[in-house]
Amino acid sequence: MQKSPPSSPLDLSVDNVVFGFDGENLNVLLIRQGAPVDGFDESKLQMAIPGDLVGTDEDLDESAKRILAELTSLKGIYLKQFKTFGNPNRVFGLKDQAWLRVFRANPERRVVTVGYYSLVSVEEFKPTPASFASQAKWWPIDELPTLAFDHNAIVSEALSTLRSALNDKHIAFELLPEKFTLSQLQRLHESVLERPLDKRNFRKNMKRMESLIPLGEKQDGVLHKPAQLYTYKK
Amino acid sequence: MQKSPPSSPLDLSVDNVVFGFDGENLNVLLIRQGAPVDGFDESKLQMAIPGDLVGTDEDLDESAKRILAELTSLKGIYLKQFKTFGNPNRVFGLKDQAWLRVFRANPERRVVTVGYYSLVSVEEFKPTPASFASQAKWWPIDELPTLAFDHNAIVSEALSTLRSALNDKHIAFELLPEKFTLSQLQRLHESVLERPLDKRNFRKNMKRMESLIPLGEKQDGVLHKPAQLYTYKK
DNA sequence: ACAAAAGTGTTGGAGATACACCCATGA
DNA sequence: TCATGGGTGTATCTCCAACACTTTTGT
Repeated sequence: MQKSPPSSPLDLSVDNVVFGFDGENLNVLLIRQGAPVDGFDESKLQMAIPGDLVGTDEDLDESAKRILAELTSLKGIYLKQFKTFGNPNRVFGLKDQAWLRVFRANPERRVVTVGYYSLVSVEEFKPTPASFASQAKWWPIDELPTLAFDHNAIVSEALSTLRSALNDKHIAFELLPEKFTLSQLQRLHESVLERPLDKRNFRKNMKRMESLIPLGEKQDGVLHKPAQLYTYKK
Repeated sequence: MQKSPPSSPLDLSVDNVVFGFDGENLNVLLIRQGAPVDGFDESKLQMAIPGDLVGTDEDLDESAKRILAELTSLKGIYLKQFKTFGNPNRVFGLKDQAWLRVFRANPERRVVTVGYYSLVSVEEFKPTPASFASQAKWWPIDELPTLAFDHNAIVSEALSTLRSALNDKHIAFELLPEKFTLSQLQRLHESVLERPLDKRNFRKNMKRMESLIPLGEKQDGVLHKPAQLYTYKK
């Protein structure tokens, strides 16, 4: 073995698939890919999942957290690495050329990206108009537009990962508001798993986990029998 | 958003954790970290898992395959990405300085590595003295020396991944020779899971999977009742 | 009274666990 | 004949799936 040849430069990014549940459907948080800039045709701005280049001395998990916070003002949420995407041409599609040339210092450079997914409750995060996050918006997962780069593929891999994680872990609770009903929890599971679940069996299963805590309170303002509220304490 | 700052150069590598089962214990394939070179104190050569920098236009899976083949002559095996390691200082430990300066074109550069694991049968791969792989050697997983960089951590994460994969997939068969006995298969499961399994229950489970095929043959040359041989056909 | 979702138990089948003895071979 | 691992069956329990009606509230 001799010295490895000087490798050609390569950029590393992270991309975050942020799932949000609104009580009804599973959503993904999308941003406009870079804010409008003079001399750039805005129609060329695609939707994308929030991601950016990893900082010079930044650990990956750190970087994912920072970038998500910068682009969406989301903090302190469950964030998990699930797969690294390294197709040498993943950023070089025709649709992505214009953006790269405007927004990247080295548009010709290969970009490898580390995929993370995260989970929040739509209730607890409404994109705020005044910030960087002004462009962030929830999209129902089955109505996603064509996204920048290979982001559609990244989202669908994240979804499979989430689906299998849901079976043995308790991550679903990250997707709900602090107080929630069992029906909301069930609808969440159904959206993720894409199949209907039996109400009685579902409740049986949930109720025997100790981290699911019934509050004394009930829903109100609903036009039907008010449900018991629960919370989650790990 | 303005142009991202020119990011400082960064190298990308892949590292392969190759698990091998010898009928008794679970092993990991280690290599000497780079062949001896004039003017380099051989005592500075550490053991490492086989990995190297990703090629300029190479996809990650491809790269993992190529590098594994180059360093160990292993081809056509199960190879799966499991996690990317990006601690900014992961290659800058004291113990790794000397090697980096001799073998890497850019020893000061941060290296992010994509971890893969793979599975082979020790029976079917004995490192051959004549090749690049001359330095490759099996080590029992519970007696690993201190490895280069963060390779010990990479191995232990790979092991957890393997352990959970074993439950629902059929990957164990990659670790056995073409013909094997049920006891060997059981010992393999036990080494990976690190707990004893009941013989009758284990056999019941295995026998009802159709890809496990009993051959007409029996072991011989053993000093006990010879066992039925099986093979695996997916 | 009606509409809408909340809430509640039982049964049957499948799969997991626990457990102990006889068998075939080589030395 | 002895030592060594190979090979086999049954009973119990737990987990999962299927399934329909009554209750509480707001209008």
